[in-house]
Amino acid sequence: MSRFNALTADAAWQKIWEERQTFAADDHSPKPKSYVLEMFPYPSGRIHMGHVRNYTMGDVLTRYRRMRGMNVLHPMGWDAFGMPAENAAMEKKVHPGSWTRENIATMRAQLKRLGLALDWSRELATCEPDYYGHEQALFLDLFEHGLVYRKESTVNWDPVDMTVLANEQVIDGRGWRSGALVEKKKLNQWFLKITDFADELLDGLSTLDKWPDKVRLMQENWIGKSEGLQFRFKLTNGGEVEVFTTRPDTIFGSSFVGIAADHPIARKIAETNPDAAAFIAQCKLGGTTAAELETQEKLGFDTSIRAAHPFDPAWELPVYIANFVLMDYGTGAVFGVPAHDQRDFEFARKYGLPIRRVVSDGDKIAPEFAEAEAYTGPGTLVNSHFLDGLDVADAKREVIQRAEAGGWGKGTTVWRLRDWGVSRQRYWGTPIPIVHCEVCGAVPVPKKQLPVVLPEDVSFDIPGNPLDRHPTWKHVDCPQCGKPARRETDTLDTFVDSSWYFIRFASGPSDKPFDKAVAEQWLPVNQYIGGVEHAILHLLYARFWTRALKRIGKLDVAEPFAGLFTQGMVTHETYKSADGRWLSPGEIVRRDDILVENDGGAPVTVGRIEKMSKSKKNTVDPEPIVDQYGADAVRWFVLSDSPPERDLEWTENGIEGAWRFVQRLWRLFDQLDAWESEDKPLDRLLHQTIAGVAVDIEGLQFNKAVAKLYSLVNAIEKAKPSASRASAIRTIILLAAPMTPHLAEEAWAAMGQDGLIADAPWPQVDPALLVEDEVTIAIQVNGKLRDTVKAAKGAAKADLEAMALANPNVQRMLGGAAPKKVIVVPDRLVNIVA
RNA sequence: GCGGGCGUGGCGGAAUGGUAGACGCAACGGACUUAAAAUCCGUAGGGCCUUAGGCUCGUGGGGGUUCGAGUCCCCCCGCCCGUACCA
Repeated sequence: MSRFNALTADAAWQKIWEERQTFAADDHSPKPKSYVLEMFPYPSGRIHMGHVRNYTMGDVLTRYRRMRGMNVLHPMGWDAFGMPAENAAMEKKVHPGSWTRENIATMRAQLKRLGLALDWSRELATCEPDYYGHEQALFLDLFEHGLVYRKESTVNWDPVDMTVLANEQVIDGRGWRSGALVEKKKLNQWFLKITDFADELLDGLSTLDKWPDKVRLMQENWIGKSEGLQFRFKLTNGGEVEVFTTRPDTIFGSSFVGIAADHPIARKIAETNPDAAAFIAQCKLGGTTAAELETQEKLGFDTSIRAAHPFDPAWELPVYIANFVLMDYGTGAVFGVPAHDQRDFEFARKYGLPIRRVVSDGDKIAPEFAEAEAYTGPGTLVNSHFLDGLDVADAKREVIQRAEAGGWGKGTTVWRLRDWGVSRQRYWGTPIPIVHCEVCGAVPVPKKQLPVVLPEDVSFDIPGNPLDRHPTWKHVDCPQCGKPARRETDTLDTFVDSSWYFIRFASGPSDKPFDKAVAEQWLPVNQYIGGVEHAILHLLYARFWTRALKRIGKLDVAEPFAGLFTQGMVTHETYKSADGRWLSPGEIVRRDDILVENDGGAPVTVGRIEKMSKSKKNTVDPEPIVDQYGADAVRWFVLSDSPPERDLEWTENGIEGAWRFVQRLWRLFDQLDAWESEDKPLDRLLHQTIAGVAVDIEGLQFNKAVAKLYSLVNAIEKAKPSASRASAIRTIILLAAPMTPHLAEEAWAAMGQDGLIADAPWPQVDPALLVEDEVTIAIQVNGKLRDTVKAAKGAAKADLEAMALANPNVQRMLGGAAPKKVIVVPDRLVNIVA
């Protein structure tokens, strides 16, 4: 009995694929094209199991589509800019560039050992000038078309390290290195006008029928279109404050006006009022994340200014500076209706403001309930003068109409979506190609001078942006007037890099970002695969960037990703020592059925199954696993054990089972004897499997395809020798080829077939063999199964009913009584209602 | 806080509103072997009834719709993802 030797087979076939350029995509092929893409990796150091899972899924689809006669583009590259490289520079005294490039070399070699059907000729890394230089050109295109602007915005500021912190670097309100309390600070930064596209980004979602509903819903909520009323309150200090509300119907329930801490009115007051200034200073403490802002205690400061109610000028509302009002949404000011908004409710409770109910839904809400929390549901207006008796929708219309007639407000649409701030005060990113001149202002770097290359001679011994303190790099002459000027030292958000890499894969000329016609023939990406954590930001930014290019005439593609699949994480058990240290799987051993440390034998506690992470030490490095079991077993395992959209738990047993299956599959080829007899049930199962596996792969339901292949192998092993059996063995290798490509090539060659199995066509299905002639009918009484019987497929309802009524179990349950009702579902079941 | 998702045997999971637990892992019994590994055959959701077989409970919890609910609706619990400077 022969054994499949993965170690030699993997290397041999990988070499042949590479030499023959088997997976190079052809820009000029007449075949139908397909673009399969997995989210490109950040080169963090080594490949992890999440990568293996992600790239194996795309690989199976790629190989399957090639077998279906398609010209498939399946490229790979590196999302190579970002913070970890700078952290490594600080900790290990290495240059971010050399750290990143070494990681890429390591990870490229690791990926190649998985036998992925990738077109490596299109490989790119975003940290190289031949990528980011073109990105700078595209940025300038957007700049010329008015889609880039500069404005103040808030960042996390570490007052000790004197540096900007990413949200991730703020731990419990403190800087991760200095431990200092983080403050909010305003900086002038570059923004892209994504809000100009809010409407089309929202409408476009309805065209994405091959995206998961959950992602479309998340994006819809993120864009957050809402209709409402924008209007002005007259203030007792002679000024005005403009507010926006989505609930103008509740205007008679308002009991205060809230303004953001950085609202101009608040700043003005702070100039003369030290208490107000102190309150605003207090609001500045803490980070900038929505989660932090919205969970903090609701605080307000009574400015002693009063606002006149628009429908009753004698009715005055206190104006508070409130820490839960956001300057970025609407107008930075709101009117508070405690009875019908939970945040306003809590605020009113705290500051003793009236809670006036103006929407009633009859008697459904008990009075004490209404006291406990805000009511946000539908209902009829009460306590609201001319609005009384109207429903919420009509009341909204009525108030907007009166506001517009009175000239003090108008109906508006506002979006939750904010413009995209792309400035980062960091070194390891794409330099923003702008020069600041005292005379000319912000001047774009002429395209002829691109790329603006990052200087190599930088130091990371102190926090902050090395570009900003570089002795020469930032000093340039103004491209417009020639006078000494200052280069922009901010770099671009790395999400910009990942917003167009899929275009560069499709077409990557050296003299421009892409060739329009070539890129358009590949795009959109037919199947995009990646983690659900990118459901909003990356996918929305890439959609925006693509639409922006379309608007300025660079690329005639509306949506970058026609199909999207979001995969789950790879998890593993966690282990802790008796004294509470995390232990890696390699540090423990099973002894007498309990887990102990292999160094010393101290007992180990098994913790929860969690996402593989360095901090919990529950990672498994794929490379030694590939060494031990071969690429095909690893591929088979990551495909087999869980539905791809759910989390996959890595287990030692699982990979061993996969390895055994690979060997089992291989052993089938020892039994390819020539026979002439026919085995109809096996023929049927084979063709059902061909059809079923195809459907499962197309739907990316790899675990189901795997189960079907197991069943077929089981049946082949049990079947007596026959021509059908030999044919099934020859065919199953084609079905398994996308998943276990090395074994498939080896078997293909051993069977004396010409060429590569990678180029072979998917087997044909005989439709006649898909139909069963006999079916099992479930016999139910009152919906409970009492028996099953065989019946001819397509049997008449009356016959099935008679058969069911004659069934002994049914007769017993009926006890001689006549059935009340009989439900017959042809070819499925008969349900007798007793 | 807000938005989205998930929850089925010991474990991973399968199931167009129609036979819950396919398939795999682990386990157990047996065969082969001097022995082990590998391989092969077989058993298996819980409880109950003496058996053939049957009854009953069972898809996070509670309610509902339906002849019939893992699947649809309402409420609740737990966990996960995102929350705009992690990628």
